[in-house]
Amino acid sequence: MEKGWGLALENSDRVGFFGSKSVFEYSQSPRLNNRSTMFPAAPPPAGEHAVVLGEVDFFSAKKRPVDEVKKEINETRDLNIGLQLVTASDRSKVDDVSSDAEDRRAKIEMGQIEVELERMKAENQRLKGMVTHISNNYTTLQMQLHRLMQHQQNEGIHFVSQKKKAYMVTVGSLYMKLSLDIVCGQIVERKSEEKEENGVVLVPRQFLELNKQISDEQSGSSSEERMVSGNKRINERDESEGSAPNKSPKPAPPEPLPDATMRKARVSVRARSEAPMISDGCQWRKYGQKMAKGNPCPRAYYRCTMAVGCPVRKQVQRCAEDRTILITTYEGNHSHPLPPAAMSMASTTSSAASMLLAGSMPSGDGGGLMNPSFLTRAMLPCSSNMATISASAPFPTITLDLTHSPSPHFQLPLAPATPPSFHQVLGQVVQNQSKFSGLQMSQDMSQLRPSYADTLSAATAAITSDPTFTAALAAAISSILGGAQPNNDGAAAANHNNADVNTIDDNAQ
DNA sequence: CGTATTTGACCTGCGC
DNA sequence: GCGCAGGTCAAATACG
Repeated sequence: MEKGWGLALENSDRVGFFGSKSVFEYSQSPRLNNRSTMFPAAPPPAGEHAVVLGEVDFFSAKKRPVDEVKKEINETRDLNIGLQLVTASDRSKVDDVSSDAEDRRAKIEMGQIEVELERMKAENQRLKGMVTHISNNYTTLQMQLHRLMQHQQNEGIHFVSQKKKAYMVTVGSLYMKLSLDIVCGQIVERKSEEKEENGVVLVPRQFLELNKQISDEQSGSSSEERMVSGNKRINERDESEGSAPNKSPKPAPPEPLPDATMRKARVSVRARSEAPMISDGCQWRKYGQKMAKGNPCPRAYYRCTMAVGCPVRKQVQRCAEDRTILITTYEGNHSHPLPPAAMSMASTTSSAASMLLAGSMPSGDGGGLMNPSFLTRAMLPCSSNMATISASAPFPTITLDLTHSPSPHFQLPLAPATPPSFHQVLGQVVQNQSKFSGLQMSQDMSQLRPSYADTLSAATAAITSDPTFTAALAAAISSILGGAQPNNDGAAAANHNNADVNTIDDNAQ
C-alpha cells in the first residue's frame, strides 16, 4: 500500500498529495456531487504555502472525505516527517520536499541503525573487557608457572642411593625413582656389567615387554627369561593374531603389542577416603573379591558397565598400613562415550597407556629413548610422592598419590570422606611436567657417574621435546577444561609415611 | 522379578 | 611338578 506525503494549503480546505513521482491535489469537487477526487495539483493562490503535514495512505485517501484525510494527516504530524514550508507554486520546491521527506525517512531508519550500532558497540566493549580479563588471568598464571619452574631449578637434583630395580634421586625435597637400566641399549649394557658385580637383575619385566628390541640384545640372560615368562599371558591372548610362541630362542618380533600394552597399562590412585569407592563418574559392577597377601583388607574387582563389552576394570583396596587410604587401580580404555565427570579419569588412563605405548615404539636413536622409564622420570621428578611408575607390579602402573601435599602452591584441603578430583590430580601432573621441563642439573650431578648424568640429561631433553607426551598432556588438559566440573576437594594436607609397595617412599627407605 | 553383590571354584602365571 | 597368589567366572544370595 503506497503512502504519500500529505500536503495542506494554509488557509485552505484543499489537501494535496505527492508521492515519489507525481503531485496531486485532492479535494471535493462540486462538479462531481462533492465526491472526493484526485487531480493534478494546481498552483496554490499567490502567497499560500504547501505544508507537508504527515503520512497518509495515498490511494485510500482519495476515496474519503477531505476532512477525514486532513484529520489523519494531522494525526501523523508527530511522526515529524514534514513541516517544511514550501511554495506550492514552485513545483521544484515540492519535488525537493518529496526528496527531503525521503531523506528524512532514510534518516529515521539510519537513526534506528545507529541505535542498534551503539548497542552493538556497547556489547563489543563488554566482550573486550572479558577478553582482557581472561588474558590478564592467563598472564598471571603463566608468571606463577614460570616462578615455580625457577624455584624448582634452584632446588637441583641429588643422587641418593641405588636400589635393586631403580635409582633413588631427590629433586629438591622430593624423591624420584629412575629406572636407568632401560633407558637405552648402552645403559642396558652397563647394567649387564653391573650385574656381574652386584648380582642383581635390574630390568623390570613389564618394561622389557615394552622394549623387546633392547631385551633381544640380552639373549640368554635371566632378564629375558623373565620377560618371556611375563609375556606368556599376553601372547596366549594374542595367539589368534599369530604372535610368536613363548620361550622361543628366536628373537621376538620387533613390533610392539599395542593392544596388550594398552590393556595392561594401569593407573593407580591413592586417596584418603572413608567411602568404599571413590566416585569417578563411571558405573561399575563388582565381579570379584579376593584377600591379597600381606593385606588384611580384601581387594575388590570391578568392571565398567556403562557399555556392553567395555574392557575397563578397576581394583579397589585399602592400604594395609593406613586403612584410611583407598587404592584404586584402573586398567584399560573405555569403548564408549563418557560423561563429563568421567572424562578426566579416562583421559588419565588413556594418556598413561599412550605414553607407555610410546615407550615400546622402536626408536631410530639406537635404543628407544622414549621408553616407559622416561615416563617414570616425567611423572616422578618433582613429585615422586605424587606420581610414580611401579617397577615391581606385574604391569606398568602409574601411581598417583593424593595422600601427600606435594606443593604449597597447589595444596588443597581434603575432607576425609571425599577423594580429590582428577582435575586436581591432572593439574598436579601438568605442574610437575612444567617443573621438570625447566629442570637443570645441579653441581651434585657432576658427582654422579657419567652414565647417570647423561641419562638424566637425555631424559630431560626427551621429555621436553617428546610429542607423544605433549599429546597425552594435551589430552589431559583438554579433558580438564572440557569436562571439568567444579570440585573443591583436594589432596590431603598431612604428610603420610607411604608404605604401599608401589610407591616411592617405601622403596626409598 | 530383575539387578547387584557375594563367594567359592577355577584358571593362569610364576617361583621354587 | 607343585604350591602359591592374582585374577576371573558363575551360581547362590541379597536387595529394591
